[in-house]
Amino acid sequence: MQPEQPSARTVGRGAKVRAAVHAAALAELVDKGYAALSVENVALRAGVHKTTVYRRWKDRESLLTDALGEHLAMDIPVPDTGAVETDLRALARSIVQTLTGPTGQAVLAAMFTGAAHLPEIAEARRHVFDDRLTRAEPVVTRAVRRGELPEGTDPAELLKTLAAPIYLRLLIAADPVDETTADRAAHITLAAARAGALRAPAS
Amino acid sequence: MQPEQPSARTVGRGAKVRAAVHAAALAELVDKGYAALSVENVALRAGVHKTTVYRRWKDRESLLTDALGEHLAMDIPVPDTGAVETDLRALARSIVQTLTGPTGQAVLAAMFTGAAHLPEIAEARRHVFDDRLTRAEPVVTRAVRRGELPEGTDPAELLKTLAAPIYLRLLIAADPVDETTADRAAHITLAAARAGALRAPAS
DNA sequence: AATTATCGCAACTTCAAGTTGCGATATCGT
DNA sequence: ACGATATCGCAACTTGAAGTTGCGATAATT
Repeated sequence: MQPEQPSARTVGRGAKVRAAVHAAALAELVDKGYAALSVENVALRAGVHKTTVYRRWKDRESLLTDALGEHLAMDIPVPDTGAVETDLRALARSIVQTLTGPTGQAVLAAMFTGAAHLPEIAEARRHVFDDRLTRAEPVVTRAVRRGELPEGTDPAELLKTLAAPIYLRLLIAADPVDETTADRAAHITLAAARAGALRAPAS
Repeated sequence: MQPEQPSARTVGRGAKVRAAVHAAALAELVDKGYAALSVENVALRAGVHKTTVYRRWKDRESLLTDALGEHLAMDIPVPDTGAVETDLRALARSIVQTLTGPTGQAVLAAMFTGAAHLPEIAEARRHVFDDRLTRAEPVVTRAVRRGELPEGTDPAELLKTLAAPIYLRLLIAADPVDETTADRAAHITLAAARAGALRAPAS
């Protein structure tokens, strides 16, 4: 009985359970959706008992936000190939990659199957989107500096134009989304930008 | 010629109740979302008792699909002003109008807060989208015929490019959406189309 | 191998979802 | 206007999933 034991003996198997439940929660989210997401099913899929989940997380909301938070840190590399065309293509392709990957699927499911009503999720959506936008802006400003795009081209506007068709196909049109989609988006965006249609939105 | 009496005499007050419940269901859907949509709350909002709703609809799913089906017949007028520019602007504006109006809000909420897992809803989404697309195609083909757009411009591709930024702002970026958004979308689409970036998608 | 935190299990509680029988009421035909 | 009848309101009931608790079993650290 030492007055200061740094902590109890290190926990042990907790980490494995935590990871398994996280994975199960995201998986359930993807194929059942938020509305039909029950703690019991998550536990079942994780090969864990219901009570274990309830002891570790207050409810399904905190479980979900926790699980998503762990995976929302997906960094997107900002390309710098020296030419807008290849930069935009790379950017579009990496958007497609992340959105169609397992993590992206989970995130989309969370945001578009009801969890959007949780303030944490709604805020996270805007934050992640804005963050990527601002981090990708150098691609545009560099292109303008190189003279490849007209002066005054608005980075945010351009990047939204690039991302929009991908999201549309994924969420609404239910079209297949692959590299071709990405390349077409890049091509369209580039054409619009060169024509000066993506200059600052002011009036 | 009625071989058999269609039914007992015409129902009576059923119609009013039906309409009230439909409206209440859509309203609840918009501010609570699908996940939190309970039959009891809908009944309460409709000024009707729970049992009345249950007697008329099997469960909340059939109630929702029924309510939405009634309002999904919103026809969009296809403009024909004689010039692509004004046509596209009108089209984009009417998309914004319908999506930001009360019915559009309900439809979006249904499709993006969990009801998407109901096969009827998912199919309806694709169907409605495709239907509008095909009905708006003449706008593009006429423009090509007039020589305003390059030969081989793909109508579907162009219209998706037009709609995409509006949906993106509405669903993901959470930006304000108004006529300005519509006009910018039309402008961008036109620029891309004139540059030949929207020709047939074949490789 | 001993210790201790965590997990599995089953029984329990709680609460919303959905059901039923009956009396009240509004609509339609005459 | 008045009676016939289908629908609605109401309250009590049934059902089932969500979440809880105590105890024995298990796995990891020293």
